[in-house]
Amino acid sequence: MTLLAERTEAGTLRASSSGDKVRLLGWVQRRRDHGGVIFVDLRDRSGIVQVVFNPDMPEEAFVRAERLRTEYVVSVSGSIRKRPEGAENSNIATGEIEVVAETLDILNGAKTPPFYIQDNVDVDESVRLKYRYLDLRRPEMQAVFKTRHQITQIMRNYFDSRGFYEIETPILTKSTPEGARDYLVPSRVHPGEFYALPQSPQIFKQLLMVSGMEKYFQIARCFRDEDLRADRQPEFTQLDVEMSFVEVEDILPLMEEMMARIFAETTGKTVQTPFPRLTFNEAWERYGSDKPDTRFGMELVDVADEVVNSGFKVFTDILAKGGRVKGICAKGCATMPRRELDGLVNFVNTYGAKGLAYIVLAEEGVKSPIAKFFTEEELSSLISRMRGETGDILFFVADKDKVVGDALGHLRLELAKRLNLIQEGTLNFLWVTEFPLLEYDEEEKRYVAIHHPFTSPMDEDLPLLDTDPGKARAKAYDLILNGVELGGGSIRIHRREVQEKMFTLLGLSPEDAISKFGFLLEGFEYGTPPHGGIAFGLDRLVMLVAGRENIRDVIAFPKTQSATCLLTQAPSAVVGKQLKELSIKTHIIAASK
RNA sequence: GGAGCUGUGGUGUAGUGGUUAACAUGCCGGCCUGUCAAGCCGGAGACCGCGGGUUCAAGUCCCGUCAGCUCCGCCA
Repeated sequence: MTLLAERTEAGTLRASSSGDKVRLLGWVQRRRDHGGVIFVDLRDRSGIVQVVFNPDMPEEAFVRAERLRTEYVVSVSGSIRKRPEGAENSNIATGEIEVVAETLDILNGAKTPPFYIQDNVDVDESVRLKYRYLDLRRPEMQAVFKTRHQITQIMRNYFDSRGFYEIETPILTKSTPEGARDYLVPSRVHPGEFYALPQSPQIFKQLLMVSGMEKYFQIARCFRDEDLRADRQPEFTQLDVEMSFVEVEDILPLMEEMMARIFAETTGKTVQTPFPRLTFNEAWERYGSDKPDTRFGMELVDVADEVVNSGFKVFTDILAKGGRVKGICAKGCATMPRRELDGLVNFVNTYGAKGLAYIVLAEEGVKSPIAKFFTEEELSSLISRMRGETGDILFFVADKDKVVGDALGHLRLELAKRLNLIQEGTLNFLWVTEFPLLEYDEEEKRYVAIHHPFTSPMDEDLPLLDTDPGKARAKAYDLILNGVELGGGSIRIHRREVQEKMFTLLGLSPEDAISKFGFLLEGFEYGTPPHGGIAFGLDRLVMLVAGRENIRDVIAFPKTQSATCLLTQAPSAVVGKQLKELSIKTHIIAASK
């Protein structure tokens, strides 16, 4: 029998198997040498068990046990026995028993690791990333990747049982305009030409609908060469789905059930379906966000009609110029120190707000730098509109619509964090629907697609494309969980004349459209079914299921914020021969100061 | 492209401009037969991220730079 064939997992051992002979394979978590008896905590993927080495065992094995050090890889045979009375350890699952060693083989030694292989390790993340293989040995990291595996398995089973095909699409593909910056791969065979890594399988999955695959999914790697954030990596994974002959009402329930299943089978939590829905417009007005966190209130309140006739010129001027004045009511914040208030002013500055007005409803009366601009009646009317009570602070931002929403939306989240308003464990799913189709880009002096250029307008808004394209809404939807955008999708355009109109609006001439998307447009002419789909950020989903705050924690070998890999030192220079084969000469243009 | 925070033995931290840079843990050696963060004794281990500057004197002050993190811009 092979070692592996006779092996028992350490973490599974219980008192019920006392007396059994076992073979353990794993790593030395810790050694406690009492001179006579030696205790070794042996760790494998399943957990930890205490192994006892006694001087009365064969001398050869005991001598080896004295040589053991942290992270040595060992094979131990022995028998399970209940621990002596009083020596049980309730902190570990196997704490009622121990394994009395009979033989010990050191399969491999190990250098002392730079940090403890245990949970909640207090070590700089860059050290963890450099020694990622050790970091991943830690039980909490093992648990994350078990969860990640379970989630993808559930997805595969779910779609398989509903008749979806899992189909792979190219990694080496064509650079297309619109969207994020592409990662490029030089072609050796075609000097001076480049492949692009896919930002998503978008075009291919639509072509698969033209191909008559009808139901497709893929757990697909995507690449975007943009700056990183705590929830953004340059390469990430999407659950990508596309279906033919669908409408919005086919897709959303399908995804709701999948989410419910994922949470039920991984965390045991029940997810209520169907999920609530908000239109984009409502989300923006009430939460200042297209991905509102609905786990707490503190909604934005439009106070334009309360202040429009006041003597406060800052507000009235902005309203006269077509801007907005909105506020939020922070419950119980009246005792917030002045310094913290000033900090919040700086906070909203980040989002373009030039100021943050506030009214403190203190026990001793209203305190506010702006109160003097309002009459007694105006002030009390404003306070009651905001549902302000003694002990609260009212915050106001006046600016362009975009700035007001951004600033107050983020302030709302920041205050919720500081005031601890979010109950742990809550799962608030939310669909945001009826996104605008287009957005006018001041810099490029043209419309750009909010979702992507293949998103279908809502039927009733089709005429708007000719009259007021910025007002047209799309058959697009995003799934939000606890204020995190998990994914989004749309029903696609499948009629050529609509697609052409869309390209025109995006400033693409018919010639441009053909040179950039010709293969797709041509494909669409051969009998394209109505189709639509959705894509989810798998990494973000795993983050939320596993309760992690950082996307790097759910990716086995992630990149740093500057898109490097501390483990492999990628990216790196290559030898001249490689460049020559690619017909590439590098010429580093110094960053301008 | 911009803003902020951090950088001191392997790891985590302390360190009014002034001796030999301190503590914990880990590591090495010794003692020790019921520990589980074992214990006790001893030892090794740092040119304070890097480069300038100010000063009689810099881990400490100034400038620059690099790295990590968080955020803005960016991310259909």
